[in-house]
Amino acid sequence: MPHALNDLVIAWYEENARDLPWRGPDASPWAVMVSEFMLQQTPVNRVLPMYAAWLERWPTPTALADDEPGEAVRAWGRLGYPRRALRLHAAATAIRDRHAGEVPDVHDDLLALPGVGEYTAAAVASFAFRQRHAVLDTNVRRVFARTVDGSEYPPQATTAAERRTATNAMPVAAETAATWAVAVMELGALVCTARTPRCGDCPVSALCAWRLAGKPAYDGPPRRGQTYAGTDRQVRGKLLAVLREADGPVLQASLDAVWDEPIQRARALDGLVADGLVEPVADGVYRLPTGAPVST
DNA sequence: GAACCGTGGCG
DNA sequence: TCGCCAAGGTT
Repeated sequence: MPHALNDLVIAWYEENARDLPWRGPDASPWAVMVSEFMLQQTPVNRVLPMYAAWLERWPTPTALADDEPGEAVRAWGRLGYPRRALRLHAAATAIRDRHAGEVPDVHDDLLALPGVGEYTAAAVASFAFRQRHAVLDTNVRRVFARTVDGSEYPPQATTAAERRTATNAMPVAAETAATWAVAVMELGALVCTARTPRCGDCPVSALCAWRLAGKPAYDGPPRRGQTYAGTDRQVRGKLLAVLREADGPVLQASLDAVWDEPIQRARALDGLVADGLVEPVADGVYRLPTGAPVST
């Protein structure tokens, strides 16, 4: 969006921002990082209770790192993509061992942590440490696609052109840039939404390229569908749910009960073991990972 | 770069 | 109803 509109977006944010627990000066960098992991591909409303429980139980990276990775997987509950729990535990371990237990404030150090990619590194650096970074999540990318490019949706993968657009529009002062970043994201989440944008409530609609072009429909390649029923992902989810809800090790029979087809069931279980989400204890006995070397 | 990785709510 | 979508990352 044009630079001149940054003030409008920030003013809109001050007036309309949701009161989320990971925002504001009382949220530690660790709290911000936990929220960012949980929010990857997961709606805010489902994250809120898990976020509170996690921070109460593990208020610091070291607290989490000193616990078993399986406990992180268990406490992840039904947030989805449980590898995120494992990676958050691994990130906490790296922070404990390499950064003296403090979430690093250097972008490249953040990027080096497990489960932290381009978006999350920029988000933590910006939100927690008030630095100047282009924070390109799906909301921000959609806002720029519409206001600047005149397209309904951004490309599938983040492009250099998008990074250029965001960087060019970004306020120069770090503190302002940090507020602007979360403001644009919030605008995308609340007003410039994917399905039914509320252009009547948008502070920049007057100069939005997409609206001015008559809101042309998306005409790019089919957007990635996510079939689920009958896939390995569904089986993995069912298997892991059994492990999560059990107090200790689980017998093969309990796992076999969740899916009829034995080949796919075995493949899914093997995948979970390969991913480190499940640990074989003995023949036909499994449990959530302890973090200790597997005895053979 | 495409495919894969969970789960649930909403239009 | 059911396809689309949600603050992505890794291989």
